[in-house]
Amino acid sequence: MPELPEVEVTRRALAPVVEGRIVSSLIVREPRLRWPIAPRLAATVTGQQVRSLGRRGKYLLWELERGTMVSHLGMSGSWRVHRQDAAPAPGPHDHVDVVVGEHILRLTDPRRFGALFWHGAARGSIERHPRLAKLGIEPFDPRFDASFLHHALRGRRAPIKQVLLAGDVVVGVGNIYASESLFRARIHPTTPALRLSRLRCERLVQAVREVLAAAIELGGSSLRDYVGTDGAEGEFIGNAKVYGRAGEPCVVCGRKIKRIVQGQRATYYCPNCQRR
DNA sequence: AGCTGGTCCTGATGGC
DNA sequence: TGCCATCAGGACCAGC
Repeated sequence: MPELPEVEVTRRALAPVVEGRIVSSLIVREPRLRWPIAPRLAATVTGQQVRSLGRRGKYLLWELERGTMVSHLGMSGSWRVHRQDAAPAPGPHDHVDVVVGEHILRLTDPRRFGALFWHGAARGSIERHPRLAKLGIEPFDPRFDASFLHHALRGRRAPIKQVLLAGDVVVGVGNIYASESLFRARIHPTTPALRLSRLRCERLVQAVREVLAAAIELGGSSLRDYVGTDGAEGEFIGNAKVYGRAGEPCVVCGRKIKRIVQGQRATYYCPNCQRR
């Protein structure tokens, strides 16, 4: 599920529920996520006020008084909101509850690739945390432009699709949106990254921004029962131009969309519209 | 059985 | 040659 748009949709939904409220408790039912949840996390965050809810790449940043609680949704995670007096019994994949104000925020993650950890303010900016330190630029940062991208791709011989996915150049572009962005930019996914001209970098920058922005507007991709009972289901997948459409006609030229595998992940593209 | 939205780690590769 | 960034592959899980 979660690429940048899904995390941003989550952030926007959770922010009004948690900002300014006190964490009254944190209940861990299953600490074995990607990394074990530290036993003392609950004691650390309990009693602290949530100053704001931020995002860096696909990481959700819970800015508390004495540091940052960081959550990541991995491949299959989601946060759901329940009123404290109306929360259903937790299911087998409901690993964590954060009780904040009148609500319970419940982290559900069947595949357990998600994460939840603490970064104390005394250790400096969250940006310097090892898990976040090597992240690329935010796609909506005005400094992300053709020159930046062209420069960043120097020395990268890997296919552009895989460089986008790696997240050390620009963050937030996961498997679905990498295919969609390259289609919009009319760039073939196997093109060695360093071979992209400045003009094509310009197109790619714009395409990444447009695709991510559209996905955020549509509530992300296939996020059923996403945030609380009134949470919207994502609509983006129905708007995908190439992702999951192998064999179907290209919406631009009518040629059949192709599916290939790059780094064990599926890539979709139009062999006519997208050139190396 | 084989596919699925992410990321980290290891060991190999190859340019300077 | 040696260093070091980059790259490829496997690993982690459960559900459809």
